[in-house]
Amino acid sequence: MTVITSAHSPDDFRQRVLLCIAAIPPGHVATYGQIAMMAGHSRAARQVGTILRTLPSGTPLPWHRVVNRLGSLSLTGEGLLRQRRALQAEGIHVDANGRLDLTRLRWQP
DNA sequence: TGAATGACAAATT
DNA sequence: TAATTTGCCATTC
Repeated sequence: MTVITSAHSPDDFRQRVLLCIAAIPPGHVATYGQIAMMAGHSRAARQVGTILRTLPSGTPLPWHRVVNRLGSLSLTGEGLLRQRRALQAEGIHVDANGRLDLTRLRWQP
């Protein structure tokens, strides 16, 4: 029988990240590092971005509510435009530099 | 299997 | 605040 149940496998971390992002309330944002810390790896902020990048199109996950620690969008090209549009649709103002007011919008559970 | 890549963060300058 | 350097680790080649 293949039980395994490695509580710290990369795949498990991925699931935790997805759950944390799904829990971000509309109108608020969280940082990559914040998600990583909630998922159990305070230094895996980069992997959060990697995981989001590998998401299938049409995912119900509010991935646009995840920004970097400066409160700016780390995406480039079309992804940046889509995220900015999705945030504005929730009432979050994003300036021309792709930045928003983290002190006001940061999700604090 | 090993090396390169990257939707980050912290410390330093 | 911005630019550089270093550490981190899942994903890709």
